[in-house]
Amino acid sequence: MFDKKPISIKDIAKLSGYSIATVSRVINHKGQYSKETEQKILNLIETYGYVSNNAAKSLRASKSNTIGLIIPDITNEFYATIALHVEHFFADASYSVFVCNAANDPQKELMYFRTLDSRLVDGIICISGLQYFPKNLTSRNIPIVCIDRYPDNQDNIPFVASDDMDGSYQATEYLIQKGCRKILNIESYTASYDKRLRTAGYEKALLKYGIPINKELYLRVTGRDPSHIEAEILLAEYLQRGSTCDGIFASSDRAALGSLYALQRYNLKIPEDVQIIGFDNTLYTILCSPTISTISRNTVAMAKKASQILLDMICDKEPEQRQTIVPIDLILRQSTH
Amino acid sequence: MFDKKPISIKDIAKLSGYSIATVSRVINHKGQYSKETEQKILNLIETYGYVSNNAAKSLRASKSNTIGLIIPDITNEFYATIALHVEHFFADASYSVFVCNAANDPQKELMYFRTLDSRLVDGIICISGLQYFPKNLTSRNIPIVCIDRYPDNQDNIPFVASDDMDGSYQATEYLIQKGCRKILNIESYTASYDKRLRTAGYEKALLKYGIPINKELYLRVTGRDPSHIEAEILLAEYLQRGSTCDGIFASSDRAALGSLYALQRYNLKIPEDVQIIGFDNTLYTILCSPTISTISRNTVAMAKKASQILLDMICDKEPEQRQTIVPIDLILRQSTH
DNA sequence: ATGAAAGCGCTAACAA
DNA sequence: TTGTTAGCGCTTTCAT
Repeated sequence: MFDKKPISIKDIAKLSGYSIATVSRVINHKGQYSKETEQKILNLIETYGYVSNNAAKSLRASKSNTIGLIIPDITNEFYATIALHVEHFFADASYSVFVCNAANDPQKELMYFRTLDSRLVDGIICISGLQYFPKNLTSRNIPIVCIDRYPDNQDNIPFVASDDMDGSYQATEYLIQKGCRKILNIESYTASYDKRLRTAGYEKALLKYGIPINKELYLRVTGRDPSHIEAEILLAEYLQRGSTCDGIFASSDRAALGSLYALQRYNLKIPEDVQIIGFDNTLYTILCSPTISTISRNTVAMAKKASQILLDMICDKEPEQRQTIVPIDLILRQSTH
Repeated sequence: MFDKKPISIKDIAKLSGYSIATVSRVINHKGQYSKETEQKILNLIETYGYVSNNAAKSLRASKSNTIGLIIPDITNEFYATIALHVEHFFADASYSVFVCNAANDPQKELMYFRTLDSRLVDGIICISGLQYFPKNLTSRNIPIVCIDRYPDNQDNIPFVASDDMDGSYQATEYLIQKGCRKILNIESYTASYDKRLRTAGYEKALLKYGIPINKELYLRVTGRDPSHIEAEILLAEYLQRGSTCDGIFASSDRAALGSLYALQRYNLKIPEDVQIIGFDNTLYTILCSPTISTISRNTVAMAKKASQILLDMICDKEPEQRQTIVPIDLILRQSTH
């Protein structure tokens, strides 16, 4: 039913009366043929709807014009945005992208590396959940670029990340400048990855402005429940026991959102009583009311940069730098002055 | 730098002393060899990290074990969920998936069909933005399955969709049963696709319960602005001129969210004064406060069903049915009684 | 139980 | 300007 065999270069050659080689030249714009020949062949290609067979091409060239993208979860807005822009970038360069959802499962991720390897991908971009990259991750020496996370046992794989430390620093500094002195730090310690740098930036800002670090202001979201729920509960408990604050830095937008609800429950005005800044610039910071100030990680820039580095490596250009830290942006909305 | 040539079946043959044919048999578990031979060869494969070359395999078999997925926008939660489950399904069946973002651009989408064609994909799943499929969409007769949208000039391509008509019917019926008599219908008429069925279900429910259809209760979101903003403005204007309502059916969650904000601005209590039901069961219906009742389209079921149909077609089994309508679920949350 | 060889569609080196 | 041919890695048919 579906076995209509596609027309091949040989067929076009036969139909045109020219040889396979000439047809190939025309297809690939290699010159060495007359205008007339070109026209004839192109017409045939058009009318018969000839499409070249990439498997044969790949086999011949040992190059598939294909790359692999390994991400933890495509339904997460951050990763989806990465995927979108990696795909766009490579589509423009005539590459197709295999998208692989590792689902935070190291076994699955290793399996995907093998699959991509056997599919002769020319390169791999990964947001890896692997703590270590095994010695023979791929049988060929496939170029790899890491985004956001980095295995402990590698130091020559290019790495692109956002400046999270600076992000949390800027967020905290902004709160201080707007008068906050008792700033909650809502940390995210999810199973897959911790965000130590974000707490570090928070502390750096306090230090800079001479505000003592107070461990009672640290609330920790563990990832056991959806983080907006956990954050809401944690903050509600905090407020319940009579503790106060005038600013909140949350290292995820969902935690920021949860704290917003807790504040509203206790009739605290935002930003009059408490100002909030989140992290990631996800959709819900603009969908809620009031809208939430946040740190944008410049996902697009990260995706493009990683793609460019990978493409350079594929073309055998040494990447300029091993580490690329993409600057962040502080996005001001209604939850801050 | 990256040109380490991978070890081939020929190398394994040479190393083992056996012929290429025997090695191939072992690799593919075809039998016809002794336990001893098998062990020797498997050991070599293990130690040298041999991975088979899929381009050669594809060329030989005229089959790539690859499928293409064409979607409008991977950052949209609905499409991302489809992508996730299509990918999972096919990974289990040893297929890899090319994900293509058509970005609601018909030209781009056509280009992707060509690309997938030349990559010898064994099948394509698409949420197409094309009004018509051109005659020679693919040069081979590649199996195609459509999800959610369907071209006007086709009737033999299997199609999987959710029962949107029933969804809006159930939503409206529920509101009526909970006492609503003046139910707003917030329609979505975005550029890419209209949602006529959703209005049809709304009207069907009114009819069933003998409530006259009142065109003044129709608010139309055009897609010019983000739909939650547009909905908020539309409803605010509506309330401003003194009009009232006791229920809202919005054919998108974002529109539901926008109307929620408008109601809150006018100090209307939800669900006491006005009840709301949205459509799509997106993340923000549980992130907002109060949480919003909505229609779940069973995205996972749609993705799996479409994948199964495609796999059947690839394996030359006729799909049982041309049209699959996946039932929806009414999800009750705080915005309704 | 094992091997030799053809051929999938394509490109490029060499020939004319 | 055009053609002939080898060979990319693999599976499979036909011998042995």
